[in-house]
Amino acid sequence: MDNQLTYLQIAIPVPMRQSFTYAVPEALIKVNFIKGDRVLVPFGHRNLIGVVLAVSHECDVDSTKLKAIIERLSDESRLSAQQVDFLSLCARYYHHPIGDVVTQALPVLLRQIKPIDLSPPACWLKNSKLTDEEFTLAVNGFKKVAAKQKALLEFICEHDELTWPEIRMAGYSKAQLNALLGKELIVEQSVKQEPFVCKENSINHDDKPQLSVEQSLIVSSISQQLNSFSCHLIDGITGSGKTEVYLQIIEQVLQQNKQVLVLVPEIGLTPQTLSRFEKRFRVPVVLHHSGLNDNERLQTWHQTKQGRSAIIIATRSGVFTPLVKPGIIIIDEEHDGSLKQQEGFRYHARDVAILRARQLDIPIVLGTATPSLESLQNALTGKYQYHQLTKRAGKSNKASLTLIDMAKEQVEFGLSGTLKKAIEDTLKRGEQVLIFLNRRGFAPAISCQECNWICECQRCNKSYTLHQGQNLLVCHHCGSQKRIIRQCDNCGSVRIKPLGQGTEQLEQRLVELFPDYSSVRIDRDSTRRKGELAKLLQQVSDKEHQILVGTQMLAKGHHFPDVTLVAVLDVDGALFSYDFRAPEHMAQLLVQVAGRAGRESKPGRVMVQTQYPEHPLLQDLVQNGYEHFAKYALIEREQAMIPPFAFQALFRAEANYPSTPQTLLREVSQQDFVGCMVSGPIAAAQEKKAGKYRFHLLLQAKDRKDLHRAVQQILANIANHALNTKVRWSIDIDPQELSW
DNA sequence: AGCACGCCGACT
DNA sequence: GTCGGCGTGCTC
Repeated sequence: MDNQLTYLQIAIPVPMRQSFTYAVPEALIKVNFIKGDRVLVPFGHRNLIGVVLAVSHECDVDSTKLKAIIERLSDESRLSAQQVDFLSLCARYYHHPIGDVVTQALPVLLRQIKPIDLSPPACWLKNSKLTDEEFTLAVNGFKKVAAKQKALLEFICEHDELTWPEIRMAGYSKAQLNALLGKELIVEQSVKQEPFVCKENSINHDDKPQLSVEQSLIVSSISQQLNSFSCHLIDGITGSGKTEVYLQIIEQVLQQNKQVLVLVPEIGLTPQTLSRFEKRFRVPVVLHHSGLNDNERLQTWHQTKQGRSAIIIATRSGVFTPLVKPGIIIIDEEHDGSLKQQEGFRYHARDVAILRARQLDIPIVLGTATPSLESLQNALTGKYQYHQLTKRAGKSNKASLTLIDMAKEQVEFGLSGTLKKAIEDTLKRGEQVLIFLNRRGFAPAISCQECNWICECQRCNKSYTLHQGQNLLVCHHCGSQKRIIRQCDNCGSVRIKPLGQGTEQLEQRLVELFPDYSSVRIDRDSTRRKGELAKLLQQVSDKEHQILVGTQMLAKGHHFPDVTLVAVLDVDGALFSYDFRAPEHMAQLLVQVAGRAGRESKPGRVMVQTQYPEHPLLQDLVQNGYEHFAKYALIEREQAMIPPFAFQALFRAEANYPSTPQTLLREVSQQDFVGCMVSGPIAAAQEKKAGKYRFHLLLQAKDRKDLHRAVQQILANIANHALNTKVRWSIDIDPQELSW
C-alpha cells in the first residue's frame, strides 16, 4: 500500500457547471472509495450529499480551499460506475450542471441527509408447510362472504412473493391479508434480495395471439439483435398491434434474465397498461410515476438496482433507473411531448434513452403511430432500423378525416351548420360525440363594446380568460386571478362582453342545442380534484354522457369505442404558428384522436373546422395520411434548413427590466462561431410573463460539434459577464418549444 | 440553489 | 436603538 493522498471529484447539488475536489481525511484513509459513492461533505456553510465522480491522487485546487469529506454513506445507495459515466455524458450533452443531473437520478430520500431504511420489505407467500390436501380443504372451506379472501389467496399462490404495494394495487385490504395469515394459509417473510430469474411459468402463453406476418417479421428481426446496441422505429397505425410486438420481444429478453425498461407518456400509465404486462408475465413489474411517494420511489429504485425487478414501466424520469442487468429499452409513443422536460434540466427522455442504450450496448425500440419528424428522418436515412405495421389486427376501417370550410358555413358560437347536423345525427343513432377545443374557460377575453378595450394581466400583457363558473378572471400565462370587472377601465362603460369561446361556454351552448342528451367537460379545470378524471372517464364509458367536450387532455391515452364522431373546432392556429413544429403536432393530434374513436363495427370519423381547407398541409394529411404528410413536411424542413436537418440550442434570459437580459445575450454572442449561426437576441414570443421580460438567443448548426463548441463559448462568456447574476438564464439543447 | 453578510428603512 | 427587507457574493 502506498501513502499517496486520495482526492475525490464530487458532484454537489448546486446549479454550478463544475464538480468539487475534496480530500480524504486521516480517519477514512482505509476506506476504498469508488466512483458512484454517496458522501456527506461540508459545502459553504452547510453539509450536503454529493456523489463521487472520480478518485485521483492529484489535486489542482488551492490547498487552503480544500476541505475533507465527512463520511461515506451506505454501499446500498451507491450508484454504479456505469451510471455515473452515463450521467456525466448527459451533463455534457445538455451543458447542464452535473450536480443537478445527478440529483435527478437519485430518489428524493437519497438526496437528503437523514438516514434511510433499505432493509428488505415484508412479503407474503403460500404456506409451504401445508400439504396439498390440507390446502384444498381450507380453500373449499371458504364461506361465500370470504370470496375476496379466496381471490387474494389465489393471487398470492400465483406469485412467488408479493409485497404490500403489489397487494394493495391489486385491490385487496390489510384485513383480508391478516385473515389469511390468521388461518395460516400464507406466511410472512422478508423479500429475497436476489435478482429475478425467468422460470418455466414466468411467461403465460395462454392468450398469446397469433402474430401477423408484419408483426412476426419485426419480432424476429429485433430478437436477433438483442445482444448489442441497435435502434428501431416501429411505425404502426393505431390498432396494428404494436404492444403485442413489444410483449413478444420482451419475452425474449426476460428469458435471458435481463431487465426491460418501458417508457410511456405521462398519461399512458394506466391500470390497463399494467394489467396487460402482468397477464402475460409472472415476473416482478414495477411502476415508476408521479403518483408514488418518496418511500415507494426509494424502494422501487432499490429493487431495480438489486435486479429484483424484471420490467420497469416508467414515465420520463424513468430513463435514469439504475438497471443492473439491462436487456432492452422501449419507448412507447415516442413522438409524445411529455418525454421532454420543460424546466431545469431540459432533457428529452427519448434522446437520453438512446444515449443510454448505446452506452449499455443494448437495443432500443421506439414505437408510435405518428413518428416525430426527427425519428422518421433517422429511420429514412437508415440510422434507425425502420419497421412498419400497416395492417390493422381486426377488420375495422380506419377513421375518415374531413374538413369543414368555415368560410362557407353558417357559424353559431364556433359551431358550423355541417358539424351541428353531424352531431345531431350521431346522437340520434345513440352514439357518442367528442368535441375538441384547446381553450379552457368560458371566453379567452372580455372586452368593452364601446371602445374595444380588453382586460389584460399587467404582469404578462395578455388578456384575462373569463371563468364564469368560478366567477373569476384568470391569466393563463402566470395564473393570477381577479374578480370579474363590470366596468371598462378605459371609458367607464358597463357594456363589457366576453370575446371568443372556451370549453366552458361550448359545453353550455351544446346543452342548449341538445337538451335531450347529457354532456361532460373534461379539461384541467373540471378535473382538478384527484381522481376526478378517472371518475369522468368511467362515466363516459358507462355511457352516462353522450357529448364530451374537452381540451388536448382527451387526445392521449384513452380509448372511446362508442365515440363515432370527433370534432376539432379550431385547427388554424397551428397552420400559421411561430413554432415550426406546430403543424407536426397538429397532424399527430388529429391522427391520434382518430385512432381513439370507434371500434370494428362502428368506425369513427373526424371532422375538422378550418378557414383554410385548401392549405397544402391539411390537404395532404386528409388525402394521403400522416406518413405522406410527414415526408412532405421533411422536405419543407430540409429546404428551410431547420431540424431535423440542423441542430439547435436556445438560450433563454429573463429579468425585471427588458434591457438587462437583452444586453447580456447580445454581449456574450458578439463574435464569430465556426459553423454555427446565431440569431438574436430577440424578444420571446411572449415578451413579458409574470412581470419578467424575456429574451432568446437561438443557435443553429449543421454539425453537432459546431453547435456544442459555440454553446461552450457562450457559457464561458456568460460566466465572465457582470450581468450573469442579475439575469435569470438557462440553456435548452434541442429545444422543442421556441415560443417560450 | 442556499446561506451569510451588510446596508437601509420603520417600528416596539 | 434593533428587527427584517432583499441585493451581493461565495461555495472545493
